[in-house]
Amino acid sequence: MRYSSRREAILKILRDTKSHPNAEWVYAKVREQIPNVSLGTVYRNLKELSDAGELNTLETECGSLHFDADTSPHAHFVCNGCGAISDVFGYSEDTAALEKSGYRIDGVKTVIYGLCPHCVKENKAHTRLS
Amino acid sequence: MRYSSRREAILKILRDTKSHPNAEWVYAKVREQIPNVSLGTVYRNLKELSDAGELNTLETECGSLHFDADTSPHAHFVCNGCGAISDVFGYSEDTAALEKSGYRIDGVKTVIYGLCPHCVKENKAHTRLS
DNA sequence: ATAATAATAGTAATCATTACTGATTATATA
DNA sequence: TATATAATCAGTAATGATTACTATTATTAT
Repeated sequence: MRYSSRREAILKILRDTKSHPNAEWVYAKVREQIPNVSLGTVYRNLKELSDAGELNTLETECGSLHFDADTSPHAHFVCNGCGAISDVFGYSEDTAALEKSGYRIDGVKTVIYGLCPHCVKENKAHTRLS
Repeated sequence: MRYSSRREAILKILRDTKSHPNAEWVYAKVREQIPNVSLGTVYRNLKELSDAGELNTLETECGSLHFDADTSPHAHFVCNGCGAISDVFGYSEDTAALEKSGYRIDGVKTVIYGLCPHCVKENKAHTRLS
């Protein structure tokens, strides 16, 4: 992967925010610096950076994919009132601490990704299916 | 919400499977019983049943929304090899047990939904944002 | 039975995302 | 430093999942 001013700008924008934005938001931000950048370029680079492990993707009930440059293990809280997404470190399935801090919890969704025993045996590649 | 043969068929199909299917799969299944059912009807009823708490939705990296009639608290495992989605009960962020069972774990994503302290104070409704 | 209205089939529209294409740009090497 | 080559790009078209619309049909309270 060689240098690209667009990719560098996109990665910097994501490293400079904790708001877990989607592609459209990133696109608007990049356009402040590079007005003629195309939306497709933003999508392509977000995907490449995710594949390279520089970004994590965040699938929520909000319709669009969100991105996070903090790849350390942590969970996320999505506010159904204002839409904000925030980080949750520590044992995130224990929601008691959040509730004590004034949050109201409606539900927790955990998805684990990997290979099942059968596919491990067959030495299957980790192809991301659609 | 009044009786509807389509809604009943959809709910039964989802209660009879543990495969966590998406709308397209449910549509194919319903058509075996009700050949002229429309895809829009399937989508509408899946949403209504989810809103009513009869179904849980499952947002994965797979592109389409998946549905689960088991609304008891549990996590999900998505196999990147064969695409299968399976249930994980117990403390799901502890992946050691899964690895001992022959699974290979690539990552865990946890999303908590609710209201942030600010929106709790403002007594905001739990509007699902897009 | 009938009125009110929720639900439906069929289709069009929307939204997020991806694919394509000819031009541009980074970079290895002569 | 000029040049080759292949990655990247802007712009646009296409895709795929989902939702909206509308005239018709079906449920259910009275």
